[in-house]
Amino acid sequence: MAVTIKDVSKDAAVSIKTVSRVINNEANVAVATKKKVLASVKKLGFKPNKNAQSLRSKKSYMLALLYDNPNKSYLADVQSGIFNACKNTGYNLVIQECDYKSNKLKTDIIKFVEDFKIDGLIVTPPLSDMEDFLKELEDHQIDYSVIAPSTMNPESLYVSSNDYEAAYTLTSEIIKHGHKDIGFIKGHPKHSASHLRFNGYLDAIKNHGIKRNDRWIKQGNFSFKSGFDAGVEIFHSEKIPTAIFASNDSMAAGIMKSAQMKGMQVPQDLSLTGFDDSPIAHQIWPALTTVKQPVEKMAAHAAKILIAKFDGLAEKTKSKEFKSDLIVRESLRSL
Amino acid sequence: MAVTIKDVSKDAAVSIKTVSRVINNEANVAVATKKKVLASVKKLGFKPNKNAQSLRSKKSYMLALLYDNPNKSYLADVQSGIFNACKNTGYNLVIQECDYKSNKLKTDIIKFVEDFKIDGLIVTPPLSDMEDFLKELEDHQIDYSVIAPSTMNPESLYVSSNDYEAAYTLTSEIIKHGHKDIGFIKGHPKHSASHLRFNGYLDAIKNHGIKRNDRWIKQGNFSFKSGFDAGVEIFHSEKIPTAIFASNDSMAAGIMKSAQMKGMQVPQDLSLTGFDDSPIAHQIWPALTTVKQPVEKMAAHAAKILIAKFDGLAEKTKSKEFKSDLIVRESLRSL
DNA sequence: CACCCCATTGATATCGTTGTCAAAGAACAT
DNA sequence: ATGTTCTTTGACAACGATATCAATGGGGTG
Repeated sequence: MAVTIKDVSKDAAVSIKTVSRVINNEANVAVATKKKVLASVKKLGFKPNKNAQSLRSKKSYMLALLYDNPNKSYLADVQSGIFNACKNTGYNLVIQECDYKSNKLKTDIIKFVEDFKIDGLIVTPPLSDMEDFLKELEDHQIDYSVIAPSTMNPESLYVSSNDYEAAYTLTSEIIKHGHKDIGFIKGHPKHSASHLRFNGYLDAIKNHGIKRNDRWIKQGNFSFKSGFDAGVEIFHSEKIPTAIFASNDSMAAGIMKSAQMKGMQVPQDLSLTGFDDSPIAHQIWPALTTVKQPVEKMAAHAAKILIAKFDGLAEKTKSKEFKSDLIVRESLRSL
Repeated sequence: MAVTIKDVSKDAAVSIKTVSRVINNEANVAVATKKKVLASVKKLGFKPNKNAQSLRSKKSYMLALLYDNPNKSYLADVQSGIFNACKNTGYNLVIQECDYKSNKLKTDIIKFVEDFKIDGLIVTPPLSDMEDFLKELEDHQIDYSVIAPSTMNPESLYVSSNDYEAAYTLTSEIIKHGHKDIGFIKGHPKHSASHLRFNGYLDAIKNHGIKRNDRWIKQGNFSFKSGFDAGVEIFHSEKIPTAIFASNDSMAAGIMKSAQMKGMQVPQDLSLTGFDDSPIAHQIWPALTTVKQPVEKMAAHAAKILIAKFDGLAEKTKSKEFKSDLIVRESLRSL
């Protein structure tokens, strides 16, 4: 039989309520009492029964990760980060796949949160880009923190990345390599990252005096196939860019395939860059020059600020922006 | 305020115990009563409070997925399968990353199960290949089901794949394409899948009268780099095989890179096959001929048989072997 | 008709915590 | 010395289910 709060109270010669106060870090417990109780807790190896706690306090100690993203490696990294942040906090994670297109999304999620008494949500793109969805959560007083490229609401809990800046930097890097004819494959239009990356690209070429050529700018959706199709289109035209910036690695791989099928060599005949540093980026040849976001750290932070809100912890755990790194590999060459 | 069992009992004009009987499908409830109660349950939208149930019944309604596998897409598929199986069963999943090399593994996991009162474990390779680990679980009366290539213990709950057969088939396919000089890259030695795939290969070439050439057989560990290194070694030798069977897709991609760096074209100069049909298999060019296991279905089944054991459900939900499919793509050509 | 048995049902205790509220005592002001 | 306030503590109810065990009543048997 497991040790209960009663055993501790007996051992420490105090009431169970006092033990409860100690383990919940409540105020107004004499230092000596607290010490005594903690000693007993340790001695007996007491662990509060989560179900009893939840039942009584109406808290579940459960966070839920909301996602609708086919990128498995992204999902795995996010999870991993959250798990690390939850470790030793008493919080646990459940994962909930969503369909951002569903018109039942809002009601489904609210039902989910209520049914499972989820304490808080961690919301990832593209759900984190849907303002009305977030609004709905707030209306229902559901706590959440978002992982998103941009910060729409500085009041809310968020972890953001610097997609615009990173795209600007990467584009500048391409230009530094002597390229002037630079194509761009846009990401999924529902992801704010897509627009930020595109804007970073646009501003970079503009500031370097390069004119935008819309025949080399194609709409993709982050999938391998959309990259492949975009590549086919571009390589079909008369004049071909010397470099292409794909908004993620999968699309870059797709373009690489379409280029190679046309008999072009990367990077000799075409320079290529991706974004995200997903596993494929270094598993194809030539390996992709790309941008790496600290996804795992970001996710961990998203969990931390949420937990901090619940437990009223450290003031310093605040929303924040993370910086991405440029990863230079073989797919970009100097002209 | 949420609907409780009390509300239902009032509405149906029965005792709470009777409601409890109905929602737990206990025997000895009159049909009319059952109907009445179910009507009230539906009408009020009653959902049993999991914490109360767990507290009283000492069950957590939690399964845990144990894994130690860097393959993110495998993990994602396994998870997805389990989630589907859990849907509407009242069970939930928590995920626990492990370190199969740790000597604290056993005690850590047992502590984890006891702390969180996990009802059952789903164990994936390579943990599912560690007999002493499984033995320990049994000694502690911890329920589990394993996802494993081979079945070591037909008594336990398991979901297996036909790795030997699939490797045999794939090798035969390579031979049918006219290849006689066929290299092989072994997988991680701690995974039983590695040995099964290797044996399938060995038996296939043997039965087709092909002699084993150990200079073309290299040890890998399922990583991209190990494939790359093996490729470098093989291509360094004087005589080069016309085809290489890599024990998974990542290693095949590594070999492809090493081949391309040597100026060889796949499949013109070298045929190549992988295993697993992970995303990379179709995102590189040429796309890999490989073997696809129904990972998601397997994982779902593993969860189902575990849940069936707890809830004493359908007799037909039994341990079983799943078949893999050969996926023919561009990386294998006829000589 | 008396008896027993078995299927069905309910009253109440219980799981292990936290919430409520009141009591006891210390500290301070008057 | 007395009243007031604040800190510290504990007794007991409550959360929402399941477990125990006894009560009820219909059906079969001798």
